[in-house]
Amino acid sequence: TASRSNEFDRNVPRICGVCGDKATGFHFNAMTCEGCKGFFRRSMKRKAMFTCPFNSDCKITKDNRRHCQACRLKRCVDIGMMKECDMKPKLSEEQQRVIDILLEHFILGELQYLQFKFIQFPNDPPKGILDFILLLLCFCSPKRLHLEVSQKTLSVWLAFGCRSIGDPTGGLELGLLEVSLITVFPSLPMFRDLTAEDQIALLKSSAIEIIMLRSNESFSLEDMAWSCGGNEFKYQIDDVTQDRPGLQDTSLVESLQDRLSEVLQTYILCKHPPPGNRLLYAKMIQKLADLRSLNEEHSKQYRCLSFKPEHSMQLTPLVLEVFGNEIS
Amino acid sequence: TASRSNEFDRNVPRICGVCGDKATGFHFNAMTCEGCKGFFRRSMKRKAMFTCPFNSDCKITKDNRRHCQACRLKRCVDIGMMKECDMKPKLSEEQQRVIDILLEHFILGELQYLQFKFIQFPNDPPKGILDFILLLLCFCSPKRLHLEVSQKTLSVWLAFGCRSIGDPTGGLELGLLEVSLITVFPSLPMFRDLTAEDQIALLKSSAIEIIMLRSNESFSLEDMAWSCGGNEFKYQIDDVTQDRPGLQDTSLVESLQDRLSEVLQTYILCKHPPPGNRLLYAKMIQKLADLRSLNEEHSKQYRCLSFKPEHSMQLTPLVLEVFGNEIS
DNA sequence: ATTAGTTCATGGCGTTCA
DNA sequence: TGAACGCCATGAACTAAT
Ligand SMILES: [Zn+2]
Ligand SMILES: [Zn+2]
Ligand SMILES: [Zn+2]
Ligand SMILES: [Zn+2]
Repeated sequence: TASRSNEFDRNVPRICGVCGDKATGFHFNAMTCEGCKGFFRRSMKRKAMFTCPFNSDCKITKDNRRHCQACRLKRCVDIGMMKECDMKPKLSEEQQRVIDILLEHFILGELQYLQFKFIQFPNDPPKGILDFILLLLCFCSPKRLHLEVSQKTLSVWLAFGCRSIGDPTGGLELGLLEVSLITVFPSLPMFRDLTAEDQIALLKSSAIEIIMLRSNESFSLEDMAWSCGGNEFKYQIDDVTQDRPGLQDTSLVESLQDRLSEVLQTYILCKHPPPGNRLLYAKMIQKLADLRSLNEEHSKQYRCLSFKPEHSMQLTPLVLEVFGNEIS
Repeated sequence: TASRSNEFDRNVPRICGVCGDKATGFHFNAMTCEGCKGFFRRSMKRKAMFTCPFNSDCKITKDNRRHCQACRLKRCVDIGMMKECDMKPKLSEEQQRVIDILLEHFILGELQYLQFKFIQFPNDPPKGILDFILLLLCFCSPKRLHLEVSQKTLSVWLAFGCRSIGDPTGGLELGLLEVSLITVFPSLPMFRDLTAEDQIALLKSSAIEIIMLRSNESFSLEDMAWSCGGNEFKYQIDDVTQDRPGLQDTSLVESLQDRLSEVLQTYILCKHPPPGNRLLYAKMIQKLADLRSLNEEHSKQYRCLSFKPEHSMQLTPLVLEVFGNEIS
């Protein structure tokens, strides 16, 4: 298929990164020749410590590579050769079970409404699985995080988010979204550890985040704008961290989030070739934080809207249900 | 499903036929381990010629397989490993359609009465398909072939064949057989190319061969005798080749037989692992020839019977219809 | 699901050189 | 002569094609 993993990284010419000799492929994470491959393997095996007989700055070539082991090994390490590093990540039994369940939901099309549309992660094998795990992380945070996010980005997102809430079509889709949520979430093993009350509290207080994600459907990262354009709103960022309303066992929810985080992390390590897989996780967490700070803003924005009768009338039952506490 | 193809052959234990290590499946036509698979592939790719450092009779095991490449490769060839030999046979579109139609009839049970019972071909995946294609070949020959067949075999077959014709129970089954014939044959694409007259002529002149096949139902090849025992008849073999009565477009029937022959040949190559698949076809053709020479003898035999009133009374309508020309 | 082909860590062994 | 070197066979674990 087209999605050769890590195409870019692996298309380097077949020249040894250490000595310039003809390389025979990737060895210990770098394109090297047979000689440097064997040299690195033996050096690692016997934990060799070499000393340069010159100035520790020898330029290693095919012809002189045997003359200075110290600089040759240094060069090996410099170009990223490593033995048993990042150690064959493997999903634990529970983690694999979570992934399996997600894949099942994915095949059944039940994640269709639970995906980020404006965040495109590269190399996400079954399209949308990573997105959904991130969404899960989003849901499973007992606290609302805060991180810097540009005024402009924030305001544009909010503008579109509000528009979407009042939109009858958007309202219809929320129904399907809710069904998906209620189908998928309780099927996850770690979710069952929560009390029924906390499960509901999480679902209720998270729905607003999904609404926001959905509202970003046609968002274009390039120009930081939506295709439908939009009147912009301005909002202040406040950095108050606030517990989710109604949540009782906060620490349990926290451990739940940890476990999901580990699933995501390990899944990325398993399915996405290094380097850049660690970076991918960091990027995703960054997005998550952005979204969360957005969450608070959105609540405020909504509260404003609810004061105006002509807007309230357009709200769907789900929106009213989710925002019931805040509206009253 | 239950009908695992090639059940017999493929149910061999998952032990490498070369070295005895755990096998991972069929590789290059033999059950082998990953090691022997790779070894064979590499040896073929570079057309390697090895020399045994011992006596060319090393017993290859999981532990010593690396020590003698010559004997390891010899063992590979001995158990039937081969690369690119007989070149990925593939059924043509029409051929595949014929097979599909046959399988359909097979599933509907319509081939039940159109199978050889006394010829057991090994590794016939959906039991009886090969038999039936052979039967088709038998039908589609415009000429009667002749080949040596042992006097004893011939006489025993004939003896039972005659007994069956006079048997009322046999008569009942002939009715079903006829129905099957009329159902299955016209469904084959190449059969439709014939004129209606020739189709009927073929069916009529071939029914006698089916009767003979059916008459051999309980024949045992081992002791060349039928389980019900029997009085033996003696007949001369004459080597006259004779056109089928009433047939007009002989060359078209011939080409039809050719196409069926190709279906059978290709099907065997596709579904039966070498070695022995080429042999299998030859064996089947041999059987076909035997049966055909038998056909003539049977006609004579029948003519004899028809002269005796006490036998004629037991004949079924189908038999009378088929033999109408010969009786009158 | 099966299997042919690919990749690369591993280890054996002949060669090199101090 | 023995440690290091580097070529090469090997086979486990992939990917891809069917
Ligand atoms: Zn090199
Ligand atoms: Zn140096
Ligand atoms: Zn083996
Ligand atoms: Zn040997």
